[in-house]
Amino acid sequence: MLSQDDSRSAKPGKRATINDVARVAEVSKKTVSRVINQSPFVREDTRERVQAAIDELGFIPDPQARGLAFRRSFLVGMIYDQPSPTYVVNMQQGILDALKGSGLELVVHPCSRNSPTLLKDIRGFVERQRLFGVIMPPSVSEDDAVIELLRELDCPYVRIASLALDEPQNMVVTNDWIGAAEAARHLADLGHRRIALVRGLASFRSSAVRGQGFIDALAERGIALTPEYDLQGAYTYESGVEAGHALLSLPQPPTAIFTLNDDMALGVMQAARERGMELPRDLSVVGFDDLPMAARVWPNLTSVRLPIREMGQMAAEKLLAPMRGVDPAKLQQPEVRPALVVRSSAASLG
Amino acid sequence: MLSQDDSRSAKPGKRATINDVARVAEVSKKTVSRVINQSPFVREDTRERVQAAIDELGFIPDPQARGLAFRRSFLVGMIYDQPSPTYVVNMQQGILDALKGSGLELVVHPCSRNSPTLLKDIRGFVERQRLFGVIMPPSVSEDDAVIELLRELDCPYVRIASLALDEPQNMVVTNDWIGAAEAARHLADLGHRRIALVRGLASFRSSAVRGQGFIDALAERGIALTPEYDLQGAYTYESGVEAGHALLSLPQPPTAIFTLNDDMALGVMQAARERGMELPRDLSVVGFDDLPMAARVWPNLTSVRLPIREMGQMAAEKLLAPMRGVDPAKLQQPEVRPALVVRSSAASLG
DNA sequence: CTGAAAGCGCTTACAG
DNA sequence: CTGAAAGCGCTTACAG
Repeated sequence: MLSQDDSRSAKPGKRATINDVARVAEVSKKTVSRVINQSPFVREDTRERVQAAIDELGFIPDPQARGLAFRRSFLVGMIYDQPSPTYVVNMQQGILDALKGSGLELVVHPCSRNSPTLLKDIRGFVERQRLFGVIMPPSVSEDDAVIELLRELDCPYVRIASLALDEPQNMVVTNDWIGAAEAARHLADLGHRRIALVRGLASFRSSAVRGQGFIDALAERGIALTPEYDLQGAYTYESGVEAGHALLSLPQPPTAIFTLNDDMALGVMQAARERGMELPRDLSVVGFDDLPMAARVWPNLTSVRLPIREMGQMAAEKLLAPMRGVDPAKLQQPEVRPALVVRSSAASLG
Repeated sequence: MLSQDDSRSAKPGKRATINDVARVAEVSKKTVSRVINQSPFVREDTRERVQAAIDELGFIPDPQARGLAFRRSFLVGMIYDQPSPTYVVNMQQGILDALKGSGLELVVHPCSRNSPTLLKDIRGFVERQRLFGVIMPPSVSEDDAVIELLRELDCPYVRIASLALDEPQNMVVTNDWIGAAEAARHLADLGHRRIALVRGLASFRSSAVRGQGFIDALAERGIALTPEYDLQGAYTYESGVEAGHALLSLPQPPTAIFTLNDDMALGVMQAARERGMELPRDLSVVGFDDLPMAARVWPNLTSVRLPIREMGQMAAEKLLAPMRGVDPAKLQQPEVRPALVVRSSAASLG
């Protein structure tokens, strides 16, 4: 009988459980549970004894068992429809930075906003996994139906977007307009006056926000953006090529073009090349995103960088705040500051 | 008393459990469990009755409860040290393609092979989550210590690599040499004879495999790769710039350069530009990876494309095979066929 | 082919 | 501040 107990305390090859810890620390498993969950109702010396047992046994609470009892898993979902791999991977990295040491894991869930099963898919994902929370970058972060669903499912979420669409505890606001304004000032400072804008998809809020930041900053320098210099693109390379040709075939073509992402900037550069122009001599181009290729194309592309990784980290920290006993609305987080990365694709005028 | 039972059968707002299904189908929960797990030991009419109850109640088995009882979760881990975001995201997408409908989810776990805590981190991740399995692209897929650890932890895994490093059920082999050979033939067909090679990091098996495919195909055309045309790069843009300058300052510079990834190809193009060369007139360049930017730079980069998404899908299917009652070693899967995407960065000689 | 009992490793709700 | 009991929603091991 006794030998059976002894063998149980050894448990070769098997992970220690809360029962093992309780036995070694000579407390009930409930007390061990209190220590794990950082309950304040544990006497200091008891806590220390339990902690010592935890350390000795190398005990790690089983997230599945905890999740089952809590009726909530230790999984954070990232739901995204972002087409840019760089954006997605950097944001994943940032979320993982914040999750490190918390015991939470990141489950990825790409989606398509125009899929007829979008809501059904997300519901299945969130409900089945009883997610701890969800983080969404644009544009799915801007989808009212998705947000409504998450509220109905009682699933905590953080939205990343260029506008404050929600309460502070559910938002990371990216201030894209600051970056667009910097781009405008940069081009104006280089002496350009005939400056054009190529917008992204109108269904993305970032397109309006970035566009407005650009227009406002130009206006500060006394430059008005005329309608023929204000084109609608689609955030794709192809739409950049098209917009580039449209702008460069104008009777009075612009000397500089700002596109609301890098893919379109490269499209504009392609169009200029197809027309026999030399860059940046004949045309200055500035993009937005600072993709890795911005530093690799010729001429190197001047572009606005958003701190994507930090944005992911900030979002995850908002999600974790309640668990850490912090009010997420009062969480001190740095402002998201876009920055212009100046390279050689925009040059001074003549 | 009865009314209490009735209210239980309704359970407004709460998810149906296996008990609800058992009650409605008038069987034991064990029989429901057998149906969920596709046990053959269920009479056909019983199965149908249970299935009808499952459908009626919208019952979805709780993965956490199943995982706890199974001592294995329903999470697939992707462990990677791949620096290319496009590669990572495409592979994630492919894994998710295969996981769809299986009830498994994808948990991402970037790592660094030269981190001193690499093995500890992976052990913690796999052990704590009791992962269903793990998928690894290069170069972590080539790490013997990691594989040994996964075996010790009894965690199923699939390795993606350019060489058969493991048993077939644990491998997706990517045949990179085929793509490199195609690049060689393409350049030879364009009339080039002075053709140089810029390799990647020697610690990546792909570098040797791709290099050999290139050399062999050149040899078939009667072209020998001389040592001064065979340079070691590091898979980075900067190393491409450096190799480009080294090759182009040779007394007898090459007329074409094949680099073992796209980042280095763009580096070589940058070097050529810095030397005042015009592309592709003065130099042909071919890359490997077919990153999105390959189609966006000027001139558009000819590059070898690996079906990354399909590779991820194939890997996940190997992991799922046992669950589906298939022998993973005998799983019929298509060969991974790299393909050369011909654009305008490689042109015919003179 | 089917089921009653015990258990996976935790937490909640209730006592004290 | 601490604990014994019951339960989270499933499966295993054992019967029959």
